[in-house]
Amino acid sequence: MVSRYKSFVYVEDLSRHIGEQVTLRGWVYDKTAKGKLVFIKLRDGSGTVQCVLFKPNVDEAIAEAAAQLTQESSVEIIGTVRAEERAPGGVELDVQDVRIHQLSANYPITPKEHGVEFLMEHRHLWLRSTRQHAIMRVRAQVVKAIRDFFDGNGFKLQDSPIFTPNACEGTSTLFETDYFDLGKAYLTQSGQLYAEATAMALGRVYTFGPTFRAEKSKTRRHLTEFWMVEPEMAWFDLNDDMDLAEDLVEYIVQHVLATSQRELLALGRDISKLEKVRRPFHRMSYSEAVEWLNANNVKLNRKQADGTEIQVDFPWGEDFGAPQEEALMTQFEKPCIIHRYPSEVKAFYMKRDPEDSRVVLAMDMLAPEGAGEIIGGSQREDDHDALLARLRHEQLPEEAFQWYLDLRKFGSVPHAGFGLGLERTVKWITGAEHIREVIPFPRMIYRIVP
RNA sequence: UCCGCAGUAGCUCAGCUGGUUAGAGCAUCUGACUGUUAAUCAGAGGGUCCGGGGUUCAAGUCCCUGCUGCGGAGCCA
Repeated sequence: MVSRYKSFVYVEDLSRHIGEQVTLRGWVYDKTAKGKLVFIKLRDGSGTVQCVLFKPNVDEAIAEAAAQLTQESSVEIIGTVRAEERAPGGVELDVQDVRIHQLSANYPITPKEHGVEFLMEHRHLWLRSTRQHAIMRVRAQVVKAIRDFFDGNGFKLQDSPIFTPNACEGTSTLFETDYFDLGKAYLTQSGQLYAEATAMALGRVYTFGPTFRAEKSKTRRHLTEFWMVEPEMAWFDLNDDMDLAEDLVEYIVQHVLATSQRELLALGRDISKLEKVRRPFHRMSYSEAVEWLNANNVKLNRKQADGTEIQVDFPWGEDFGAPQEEALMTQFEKPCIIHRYPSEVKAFYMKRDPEDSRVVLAMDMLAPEGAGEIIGGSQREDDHDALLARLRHEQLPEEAFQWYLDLRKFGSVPHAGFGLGLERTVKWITGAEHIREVIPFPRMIYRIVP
């Protein structure tokens, strides 16, 4: 028996059905009546099409049903597909029948403007709006690009656990939960440590899933639950790592350009800016970046003991904040990788630069147009004793890291990897103002509903 | 956590130096119209002015306090 759904026709395929009678299933996005005409904008998840009903052409009962329709009522509309130059999608439907499935009453989100708080409280409905719909479709394409890129380049997907017994980078930012008789478990901040283990088994791996940070960050680039893809590669050094990061980001952007023109147009995105995202990207060392900041008079706000703020030259050794990153990126139209950060501001597992012991072989990729950091990565410390010394220096619980130290005892090799933040990447590509718009149900410091 | 801003109709907002019965647009409902795209035109209904306390002859408006939300910083992807 052939499943019923195989005969469904969707709005995005209508141009292949011109002249045919089809049944569309969807929701009323908007309705206007003008005399004997009723215009119904129907959305079905794949797109939106205007359905035109001319009252003298149908039975009175059908005209009445059409007149009854309200915003977001669910309905089946039967009609003939017609090419129509005036329509945004190039086609319209001449309505022959209207079958109401459910009439919706007082749908809260109107085509007019709304405030952020109101929209966030109705996030489950807001997702139906044109702009949110376009963003979610781009998000799906970004995920597909990531998977295609790695799957097509010899990587194996090896997902890491969500429950972990220890922190990856300090304990202040972990969500804690009870774990039976074993004490506390924590929601993972990163799958990286596990990816290092699977990379030693499979060579090139990537882990892709949600990660959690209990940071009380309240900005337009932070979520407490966000998705991260983390490749990890045996035998890669920092340069290999940076090359791979460039290849990935170029691939993602070019894939979205190839598949999502309609969505980018709906979002009002300046496509010419994305077209410039081609290898090679810019690269500079942390030290060069500090020199640039000071040469261009970008100061650092520093609080004094008495509480007042003064502006000082940017000191070598300090980590960059959003203002510094933004200033650095004003000179570039494509992403820039900053590498070799001071070891003090970076995580314990990063390998020291053999040529300069003050810095580690780390790299961050900053996206242009004020989008900020989308990638953080490094070559990992592969020497057992050096790693143990770093663990002790950071006062991390040695026992919890025994298995991780094992990786440096049994066939240790140079290896490297990075993490790409999915939401930050989608925010940059879509041009969304706030990260809460690029994940269906954002989890933020002051919001967990819906 | 710190700094700043806001809360008035279903939504977005206006409301002056405290002074009559708190306003507009949209949305909703009724009517007109064969091409609307945020339609237009005519009419109707719609209020715990965030909660609590205070000052005053009089508070949406001033003061104190609480709650909620927004923007930014730090930290980070």
